[in-house]
Parts: sequence; structure tokens; C-alpha cells
Amino acid sequence: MARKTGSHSEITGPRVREAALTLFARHGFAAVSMRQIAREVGVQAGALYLYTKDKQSLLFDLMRTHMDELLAAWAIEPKGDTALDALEAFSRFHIRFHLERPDAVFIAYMELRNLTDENFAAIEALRRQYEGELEAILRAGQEAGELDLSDIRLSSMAIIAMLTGVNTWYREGGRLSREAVADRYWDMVKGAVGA
Amino acid sequence: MARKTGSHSEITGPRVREAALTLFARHGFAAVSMRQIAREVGVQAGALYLYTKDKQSLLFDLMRTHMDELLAAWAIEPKGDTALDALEAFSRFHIRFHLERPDAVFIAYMELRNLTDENFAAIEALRRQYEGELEAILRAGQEAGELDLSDIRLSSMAIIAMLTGVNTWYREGGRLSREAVADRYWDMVKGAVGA
DNA sequence: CTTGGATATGAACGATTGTTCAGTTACCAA
DNA sequence: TTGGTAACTGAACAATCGTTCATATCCAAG
Repeated sequence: MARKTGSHSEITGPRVREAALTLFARHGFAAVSMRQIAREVGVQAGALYLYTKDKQSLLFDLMRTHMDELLAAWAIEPKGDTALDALEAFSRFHIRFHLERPDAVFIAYMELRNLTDENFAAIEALRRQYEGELEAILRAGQEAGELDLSDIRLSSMAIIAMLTGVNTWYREGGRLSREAVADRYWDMVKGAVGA
Repeated sequence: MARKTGSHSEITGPRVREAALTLFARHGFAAVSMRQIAREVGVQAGALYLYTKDKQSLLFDLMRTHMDELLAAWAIEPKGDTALDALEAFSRFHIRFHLERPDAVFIAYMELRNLTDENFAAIEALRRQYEGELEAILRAGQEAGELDLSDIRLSSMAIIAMLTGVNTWYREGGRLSREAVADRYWDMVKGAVGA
């Protein structure tokens, strides 16, 4: 027995990454075995190695894809004219983007310690790049006199932590819609930066 | 060979928890073996079971102890007269307390999924209790007209996420002292609640 | 000096881990 | 119709996992 009818590489490959994403998010990278992922896909464990070099690469690919998509999505996001407009765009974008892929976000923040040193450095660089986007906005706002900040780097970290925190409590179909949440968080961000 | 000279339960017990705390924080619960913990303590793996029922209990004990200490410390913290005073006290306390025990904080936030359902419920209840402390302050401030909030629960989650976020980037001996960080975060919290 | 309980060892248990690989099957192009 | 190759199986590998337990040693009390 081998090779079930109608199976194709273009189908199985993405399914492996989907299953890994879900399982890693739910149970943690170290707690999930290659056999569990294979079972979820409906395949034997050995077949996974047609689609990934090893377990570590599977994790790294998920995280790098996520960060790449994050940066790419922000790059094409309309940012308005003023720094304050850009800050609002960033706040709403961050919440929306992160709420759309909670599993990937969870993994990207929780499984950093399970990366090899080299892979960690790569992901960390991408994260720094994203933080840099916000810092640039804050700096522009500061120079334009639109914002009142005592420390740009610190404000950047505070804002990102606050916005990402939505993912820890937001549940679909809850009391507030995503838009309502974004409205209120933007209010708080605005207040925090003295605008 | 067994029982080295001068070994005592009162020494080994805490050392087991210390080692588990450090290793769980660094590598994650699932990635740390009982033998690694034992090696760190300078003992064989079997000896750990004189101090913990099993690996799960070891994790749960660390988390419950942390949450108990958090609630106990906040209970005796001076809170001032007004709701705004209490909010400042909470902000400064939260940062100080969490920066003092980064490993325990890390574990308490990252290893929830490795708890059994029962243990998870217990920790979750303690966390809710802590969040309730902040919500009570915000509610009092709202009613006294000191604060301008559109949603108390949401503001509470945003503030906690923002404050806890300090742990992800703060490094001892860095650019800012703990006090300086707390000063700036209090400014941002104040702004976020419209005060 | 004897004894008993506390503290620890070290070997062993079955289960599971990530990964490899020879063999088997299904599909597609010729 | 045939042959080649992409896709997959199923077994196997050594290593490691959490946990138990018979055994050994140490220390304090009688």
C-alpha cells in the first residue's frame, strides 16, 4: 500500500503546514510529534519529509512566512497624510492582521525559544523591522509636533504589546466587533502618545 | 552509593523548584526533561519524585505560587486615596513585581496550555482575580469622573498587556532604570485612560 | 551502639521521539 | 501499452521520555 488515489504534492504540502500551524499553536512545538501532524494530514510520518527538511525547518518556515506576510501587508496598507493618520492606520492594521491569524501570531510570539540560534536571528530581524515601522511613525509625529513622547522606542514597544494583547482575549462572536475593538484601542493609543 | 553527606530535604526541595523554573522558562515545559532538572540540582532523576508528584504538579506548583505571591503582594501595596492614585500604584507595582521574577512571569503566560484542564481552571481563576483588581480601580475612577473610559474590561486588558510587555524587552543595566521605565509607562497609562 | 526513617541511587519499564529508507503504488507521458 | 517517476507506506533505528522501585546510605534519637 502506498500513494492513495488523487494525492498530489500541491495539496499535501500546504496541508502539512496547516496541520503543523494548528497543532503547534494548540499544544506547543515541543509537545507535538511528527506523527501527530501526519495523522492530521492523513499520511504516515515518513511522508512529511517530502515537504520539510526536518521539524525545526517546519517551525521556521511557518514563522518566517508569517513575518513576511506581516511586513508585505503593512507595506501596501494606506497610511494617510499625517503621522497621526499613519499611527491610526498602524493601530487598526495591527489589530486586524493579527486577529485574522491567531495561530500564526501565537506561534511567532511563543516558539522563539525553540528556534536554532540562526533561525532565531532571522525572525528577530524581521520583528525588529516591523517595530522599526512604528518607530518611524512615532519619530515623524514627534518632529511634526503631533505627538508628545518621552521615549520613542519605549512607546513603540508599549503600543505593540497593547495591540497584540487583543489576541489573548478576543473571541469571535463576542460582545464587541473587531471594528468596535479597533475604535477603542485607537482611542487608547492616541491618549498614550499624548494626542 | 546513595544519600550524599549533608543533603537535606529543606535544601533540595527549593533547589528542584528553582531549577525547574529556570529551565522551563528557558526551553519550555515540554522541552525540559526530568533528567535535565535533576542534573541541574545535582541529583538522579528518581530523587525528584520525593519532592513532586509528577512533572505536571511541578509546573502547576510554580504557576500557583507565582499567582499567589502576585495577589498577596498587591493586597498589601499602598494604593493612595483616589482612583487615579490607585491606578498609578497598580501600574508601578505591576512593572516592579514582574521585572523582579521574569522567569515565573514567562512561565505563567506561556505554559498555560501545558496544564491539565483542572489546573488550568485554577490558574485562570487567579488571573481573573488579578484582572478584577484593576477593573475595580477603573470602575471607581469612571464613577468618580476621574477617568474617561469607553469599556472597562477592554481598558483593563489593554493596560495589563502594555505593562506586562516590559518584560519582553527590558534588560538589566540597559538605557533606562526600572524607575524611569515605570515613570514613562505611567504617563502612557494615564493618557490611555483619558486622565 | 543500635535502630528506623529520611534521602538518595541506579537500573529498569514500556512508550514515544525524530528521522531514514527500501519497497510499493498510482499517475502521466510517450 | 508501457515505463518512469512522484508520492507514499511501513518497518526500523538509536535515543530519550516520565515514572517506579529495590537497594543503599546517612543521620538523629533512644
